[in-house]
Amino acid sequence: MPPRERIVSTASELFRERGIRGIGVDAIADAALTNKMTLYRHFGSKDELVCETLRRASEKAGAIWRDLEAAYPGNPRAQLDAWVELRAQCLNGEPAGCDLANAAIELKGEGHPAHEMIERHKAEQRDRLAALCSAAGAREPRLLADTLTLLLEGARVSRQAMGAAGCCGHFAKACHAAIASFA
Amino acid sequence: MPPRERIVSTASELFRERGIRGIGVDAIADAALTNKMTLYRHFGSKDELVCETLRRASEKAGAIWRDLEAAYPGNPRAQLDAWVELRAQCLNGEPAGCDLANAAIELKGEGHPAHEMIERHKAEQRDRLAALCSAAGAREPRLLADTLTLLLEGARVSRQAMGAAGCCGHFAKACHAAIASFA
DNA sequence: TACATTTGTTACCGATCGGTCACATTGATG
DNA sequence: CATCAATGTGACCGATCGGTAACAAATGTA
Repeated sequence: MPPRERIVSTASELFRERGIRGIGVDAIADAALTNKMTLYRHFGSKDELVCETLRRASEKAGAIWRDLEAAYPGNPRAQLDAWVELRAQCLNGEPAGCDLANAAIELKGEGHPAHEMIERHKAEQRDRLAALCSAAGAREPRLLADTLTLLLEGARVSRQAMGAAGCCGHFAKACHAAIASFA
Repeated sequence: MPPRERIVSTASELFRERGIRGIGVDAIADAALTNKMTLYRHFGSKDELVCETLRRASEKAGAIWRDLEAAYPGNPRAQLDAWVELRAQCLNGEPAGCDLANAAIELKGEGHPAHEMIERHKAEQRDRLAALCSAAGAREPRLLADTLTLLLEGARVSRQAMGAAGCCGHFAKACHAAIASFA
């Protein structure tokens, strides 16, 4: 694994565990079994490294739509239910929530270059979910998509603020109830 | 206004605007029209100051329940609707979201003393809302309360990640739909 | 007026931050 | 073997971080 890959994947982990502002470039380079100089030769600044980690997180999150289509081809209704289950699984497996949303909160008020990417990513996820709701025949697809988005986003932040025993445990039930009421 | 009050209110604003880790004690004391020495005489550390600002934020958030009871005494159903409207108003007026939840995200992984208070505050809000849903005669009050909590938490974080034009604009509609389906 | 408490001022501390320098070392390719 | 690009090393930079010491000024109160 080349140093560049090690740096960005290590940085992703550390940002997730300690926060972007909670970890320094020295510690990142150290944990990536390399040094600060090599880090700065690949990424001109810490901000660039942050953007790269978020870009990868966004890409990985985008894979869910391909997986859903592959699992239930041409069956948007089943894909919508699978979306809920898949997101509920992620909630348990990734207690740190959404890296993009967390970054938006952590980097507020400094015009960080990541903000544009975060906004674009969130808008894309929103649109994709709305398209899926529409294809699934929901009465008000955009309202249902936004409802599900709010539930997901709320579950991710609630897990960080209240722990696994918090209200995020009702995420899947709340989603299914919302989907049912919009059928 | 005594220096202590100025410090804590100024710190609240600055933490909200730039993030807890994004502002230093020097800048806080400066903006509060005092100095660092006075700040440290009232608060032994920055962490203590952070805890105090969050304690006040939690107190202020607790006032909503008294307001709701005062506005619609003995009418929990009306209080529930008013809760939605009041929270929707806050969404527009406070684009920085929930200080407590933001702090939980920003201070992750360092065992910060604020974490306990955050968890307690969130659990209390959740329980109060559940009690209101129960009094309003909802079929599954805890599930409805958690649904509304997820919607609110999601709307607050979405506003920071996607802006006012994001899916937080559907918060009130989503809440009313949820309440109706649990009637 | 005399006293005690609270503030303000200034300089300072060690640590860490993001970022850069010159130079040594490695590794692959011709 | 020679070359050249990529990596490693360690010292270093100015700035800022949270936090403190010593002393002066203000404030209220008896």
